[in-house]
Amino acid sequence: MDELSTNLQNRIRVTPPFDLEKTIKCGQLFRFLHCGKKYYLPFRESVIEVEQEGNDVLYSVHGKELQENDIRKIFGLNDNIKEIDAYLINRVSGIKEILNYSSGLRIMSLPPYETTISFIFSIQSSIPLIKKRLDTLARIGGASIFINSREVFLFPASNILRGLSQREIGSLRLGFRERFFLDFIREYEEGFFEKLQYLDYKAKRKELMKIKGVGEKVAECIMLFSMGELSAFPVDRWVRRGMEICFGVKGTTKGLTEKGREIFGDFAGYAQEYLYYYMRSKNKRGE
DNA sequence: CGCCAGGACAGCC
DNA sequence: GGCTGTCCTGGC
Repeated sequence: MDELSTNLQNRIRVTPPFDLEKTIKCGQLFRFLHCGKKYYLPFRESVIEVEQEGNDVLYSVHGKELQENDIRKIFGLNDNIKEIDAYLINRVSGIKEILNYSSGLRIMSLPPYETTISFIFSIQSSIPLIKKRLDTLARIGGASIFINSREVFLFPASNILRGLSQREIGSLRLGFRERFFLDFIREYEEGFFEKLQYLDYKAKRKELMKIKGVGEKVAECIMLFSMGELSAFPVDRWVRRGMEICFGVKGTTKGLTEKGREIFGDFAGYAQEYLYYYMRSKNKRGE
């Protein structure tokens, strides 16, 4: 995939800790290309080509222009991570090991419409399968950007999704998730999420859970990864296990979400991602 | 073949 | 409110 390479034009000096690879690969977004040190992220009407060099983020934007602050927002570079980590260490005993292990991970800020569909697709599914469904959808949608003769597909806008045929939707092989997807693209468009952004956590959560296929976990994911709610606390099987093993806390998904928010406070979302990354990495190493 | 993968939901108590 | 069975699909 070397033919994809271009020279990166822009540079952002980042306050450490920051780890681009952890940030991209920790399950917040699914559609990215990775070759060598570089990552290619479809983002709205652009493709961001990015790599990390020490404390610098190097990037170029293909397609629609993005400003430096857009890039900062997307990768969570505006978060005061030292303050967040200090807050968590000071508040929760026993989190330091987890935090050190996951250091550099940032919460991204992604488009909510796409994020909602991504996590509806994620229900009872492995990451490769989620990615495959989303890539198929992007290809069907058709909008793309060529980078050195390679075609990178953008995520389709709501008006495009509404025009899809039943045969095209069937090719996604969504199974029981198909009715959730059909309902969502029929009932919602991007503007819905703009109306939500000024609501508080509780009100946002309530509105999101009215979407069919959006339960406790998916609603928290949408708020955390695309609506700036750093106190959101998605509970999946990894976090469930982590809460029990590391903090001795058990309960239902709803109960664990509430407990996580109590224990970790304003930055429960960061604690959740640190714990998630920690648990998954330990599992991969066979511990 | 069986089992499960980064859940949601209805039906039941 | 909590608990249980069920849901498509792909991969091992």
